[in-house]
Amino acid sequence: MAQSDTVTRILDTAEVLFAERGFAETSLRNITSKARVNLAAVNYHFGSKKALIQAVFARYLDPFSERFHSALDALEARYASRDIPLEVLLETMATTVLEVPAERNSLKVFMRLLGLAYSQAQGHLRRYIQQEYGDVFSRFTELVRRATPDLPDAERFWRLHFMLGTVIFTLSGLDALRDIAEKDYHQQVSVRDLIRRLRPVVVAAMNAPLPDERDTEPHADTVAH
Amino acid sequence: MAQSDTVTRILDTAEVLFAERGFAETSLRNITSKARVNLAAVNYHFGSKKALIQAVFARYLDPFSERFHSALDALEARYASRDIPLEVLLETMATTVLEVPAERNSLKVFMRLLGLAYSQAQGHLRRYIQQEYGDVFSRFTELVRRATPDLPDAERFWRLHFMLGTVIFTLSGLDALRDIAEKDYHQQVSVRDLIRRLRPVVVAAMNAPLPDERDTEPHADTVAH
DNA sequence: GATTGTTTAAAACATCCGTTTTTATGGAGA
DNA sequence: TCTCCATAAAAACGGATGTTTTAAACAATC
Repeated sequence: MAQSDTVTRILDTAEVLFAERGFAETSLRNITSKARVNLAAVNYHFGSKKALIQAVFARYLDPFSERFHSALDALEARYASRDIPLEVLLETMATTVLEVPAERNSLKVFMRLLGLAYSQAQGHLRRYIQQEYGDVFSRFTELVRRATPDLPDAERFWRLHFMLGTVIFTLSGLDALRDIAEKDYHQQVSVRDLIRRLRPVVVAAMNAPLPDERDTEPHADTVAH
Repeated sequence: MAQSDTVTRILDTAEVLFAERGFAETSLRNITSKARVNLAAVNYHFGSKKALIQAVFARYLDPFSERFHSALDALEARYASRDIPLEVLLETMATTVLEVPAERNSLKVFMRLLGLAYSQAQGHLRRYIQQEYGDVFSRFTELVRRATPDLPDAERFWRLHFMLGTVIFTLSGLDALRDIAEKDYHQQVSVRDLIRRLRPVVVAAMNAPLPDERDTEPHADTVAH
């Protein structure tokens, strides 16, 4: 043991604490004391707190990126040069997202981290993810573009992010929502079950009619630009 | 002057800085120096940083809650005992949300604050908001229930939270998304514009067909519960 | 005009932070 | 066995944070 068991313990602890409280609210002392590791170990092994944060993401995103590329390769081969239907693309992404963290039972953590990557300031993180994994995302969105040729580019951009929000919000807050749902409607809710419910909603949202060109409400006051 | 001009200056500055960087990343010294006010003034007038945060929210949510109650009163009067259509309910909520901060040209700030309330840990904030403004939300969801009688309770519960996720994720990550959107499609994106795009998506999502009873994907592996 | 209560100003306080430095440890290679 | 070196542990550093204290300024009341 102990080769660099320390590194793993730090990563395991850090991802949980980050997911629970965010980056700024989680101190290195929180992490190292809970991981029962010396404080200096983080700077020794990772260099800085920023680098730790990036390493936490890399441990999920590296395998995800690899698997997703493979899955898209398989799809493109299967469909030759024909367009891949939107439902198939979404299904493939969902499957890949579910596969990656399954080994460590930490889908919730993974989702929560993804949400933080967007909502927390942390400019360095966005830059890092964009630079390191931007190409997988670009490849996916390009396929989505071909699958929805009638959608204006900007509209597709926003709808994809709307749906990203739906998924991340739901899965990252899963425990809380599950509690409420089971108390109010006493039914068991599995992740599989949620994905089943999500599918028609996401498809309908992506295929929603375009918004009115000039909109504006008559009875609303003027509003900041 | 200066009755308690200081209090107002603190609130005005704090809400902007909170919206830009989040709560933990904004220090009292940031606020007081930018507001050109003494450091101790925050603790003197508000008691603590937590109380300052709550006060910032109260200044938006108090008028929102009041207006939204009035708007729902008006709707219930107009529709007598007939059910209020879903579109009208959503439109009313959107309109009220847009109205409140209009006076101070700070719609973006309000939106970002709402996003932060969910995405940042800050347990005290969620508790405060739930306790202080929970009844308006309950009233709204009850009306939504009557507006969508064909939707099973559980399905409506999940779809409402799906849409909550869409809105909150979009608004709380607004700056990040806006950066990407403007770089890729160089178009200006206003909050008004976003709401216009959101409407058809939310309506379509709520009216999506029910998921298949027995679903299951053949090629997906088993997954953590 | 002295006195009172309220607000601002300046300084100090205790604590926590990320990081660096210093010292100890323990196992692999000569 | 001794040396070396990667790791671990302990301690300290410099700086920033929220809060409190102390003193001054101000306005209103008697």
